[in-house]
Amino acid sequence: MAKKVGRIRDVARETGLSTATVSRVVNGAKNVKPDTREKVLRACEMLDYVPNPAARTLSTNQSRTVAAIIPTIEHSVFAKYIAAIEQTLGERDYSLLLAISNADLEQELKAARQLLGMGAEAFILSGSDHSRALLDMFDRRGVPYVYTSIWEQASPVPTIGYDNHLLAARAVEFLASEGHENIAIIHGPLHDNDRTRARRDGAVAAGRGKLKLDFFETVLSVEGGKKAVRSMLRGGRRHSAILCFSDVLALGSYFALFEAGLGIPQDVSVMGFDNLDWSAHVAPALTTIDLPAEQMGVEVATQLMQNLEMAQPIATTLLAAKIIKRRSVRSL
Amino acid sequence: MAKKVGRIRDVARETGLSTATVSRVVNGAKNVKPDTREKVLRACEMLDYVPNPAARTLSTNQSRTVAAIIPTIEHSVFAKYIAAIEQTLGERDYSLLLAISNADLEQELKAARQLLGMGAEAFILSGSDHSRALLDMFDRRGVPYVYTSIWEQASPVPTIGYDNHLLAARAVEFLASEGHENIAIIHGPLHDNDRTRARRDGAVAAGRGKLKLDFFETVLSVEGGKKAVRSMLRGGRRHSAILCFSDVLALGSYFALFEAGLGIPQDVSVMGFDNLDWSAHVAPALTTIDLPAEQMGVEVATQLMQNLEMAQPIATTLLAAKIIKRRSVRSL
DNA sequence: CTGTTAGCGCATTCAG
DNA sequence: CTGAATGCGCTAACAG
Repeated sequence: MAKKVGRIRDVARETGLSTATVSRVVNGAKNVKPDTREKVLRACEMLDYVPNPAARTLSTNQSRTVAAIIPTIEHSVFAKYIAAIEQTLGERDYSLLLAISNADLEQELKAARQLLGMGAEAFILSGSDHSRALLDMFDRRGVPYVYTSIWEQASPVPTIGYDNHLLAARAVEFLASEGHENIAIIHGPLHDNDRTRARRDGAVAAGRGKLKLDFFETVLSVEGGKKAVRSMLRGGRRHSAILCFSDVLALGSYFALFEAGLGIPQDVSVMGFDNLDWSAHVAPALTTIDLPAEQMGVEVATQLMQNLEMAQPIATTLLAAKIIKRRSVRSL
Repeated sequence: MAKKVGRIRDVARETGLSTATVSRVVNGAKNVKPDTREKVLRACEMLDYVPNPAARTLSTNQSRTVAAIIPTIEHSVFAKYIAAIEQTLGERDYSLLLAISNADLEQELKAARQLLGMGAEAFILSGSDHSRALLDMFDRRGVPYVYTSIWEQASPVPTIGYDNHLLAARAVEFLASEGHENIAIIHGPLHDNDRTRARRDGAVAAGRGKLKLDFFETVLSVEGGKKAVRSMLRGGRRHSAILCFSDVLALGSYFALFEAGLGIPQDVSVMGFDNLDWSAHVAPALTTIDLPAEQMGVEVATQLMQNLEMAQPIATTLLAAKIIKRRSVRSL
């Protein structure tokens, strides 16, 4: 129910100029006499004039809006990532349209349809697991999109993220290099998350033939981590280290271990994934893999804007992630 | 760089009808012959037609977009809240435009300007601390807005949330009823957060004349909580309980206490605020105040949509929040 | 440097 | 029940 607000023609009338000139001033065209510009600007101020976005979009066919569909916004590395996207877009006057899919392909499709209907010009998706219908829709319309949180050299769709397979393998190798040969790996649901699957595969590959790896699938939460460790412990104290595919799970592991009277890392080593802001501050400080969430947000937003404005192709880019060694893992 | 996609007139031509009729069908007007409707729908499908949002907005003056500006999205109760808003809006085909202000009035104003420029029809703000310029802008344009996470009966602007003052007082009273007379209160920055200030005031009011309350201001993070407890402990073991104005701070307190070799709740009781999803799963389980984040999101989204569509005034509403008693507080 | 003129794609009168 | 005509507010040629 927006009130009537100054329009371009009001400014034109007020200044005795044409709407074209006002438009030029407002859009920063340089071919305007300084005096004129001044006058227009003053009138805009006075009339509280702000260009109507719909009219502008209709006329230019550009909405300066990017959509991101994420599986969840809760307790995770996504928050930082989204914040980075929003800030980066904002710097160049783009806006972020956000939707949450709950890792459900149907919901994702529905959300995308709606966001497209809101004028989103480009899409940021998570992982590579999406419905054919969704991609077809984007392709038919020529809407650019990127997969994030993953890195797939060979993907036909550009990916901006890290190599989950490799990172998990590195984590396992690191643990092995510290003398751990019997490792419990705790992770979230596999069926709806290709990143988790890639990590598991990477771990398996790294351990093959050398290590004894046991996998525990659980809900991606502190509670889930706790339960997984409890069930691990029920199986006997066979593991010298626990690798969690999320710091959140690692936190749950900490508490399960505390409750069981086991010391970290004296009795069991624990390693995480994410490097959430608190992971350096739990006791003992958590050894984890630092995922470049923020950098990923900046990168994806930047590339999308460049694609939109200069038709520059989106480049698949691998972001560095490294192991942060802290105190929760000990050498055997 | 969206590809040319079917327009209303293409559908009209295809079906041999007028654009007006197509528009009627697409918008679900009932005065259309079933046969005609069928034919149009088929053509829409075939031509992959989706109404151009900008044109529609320009014509109807409604964008079906609501904006939310939040101070931060990280580690907090905000994630759940945002998710609830998004889902609720989505159910009625509204979209969420999100911006992050970093609790900075200038950034907030800039973001609002931009969101308004993107066509946001209503605004969701956090707390009651906003720049005059921002509110003037909304008022001049007749854009509805709500303050959330707070409840102020007397506020001229509608508020939807909980009573921070009262809740903090309740928390202090609860601790007192368990025999605690010497309480440390840990909270985030006061200068940029009116909700924190309200909680502090509530605590002070509840403790006046009866209790010994010491306040520790710190950064709102696990690390902040840790540091606050460390400085509290440096002052001698005077406090029997710690009240944190956020579960995140409570988690930091846990670790600081663990490191100091102090048991919870044997040596010190700890109470939080938020009831984040993990707070039931730390050890010992955290006694805290359950803030209705999700309900708040649903409520604010619903009311805003009703205001937009039926000019229904936004009602200030108080959401219930209650103390969740778990194991981190003991009776003296 | 500035004004005139066309649309952008759709919803909506008003006729019929 | 359907169509023709109009305008939403702005930008983009094209003149001048």
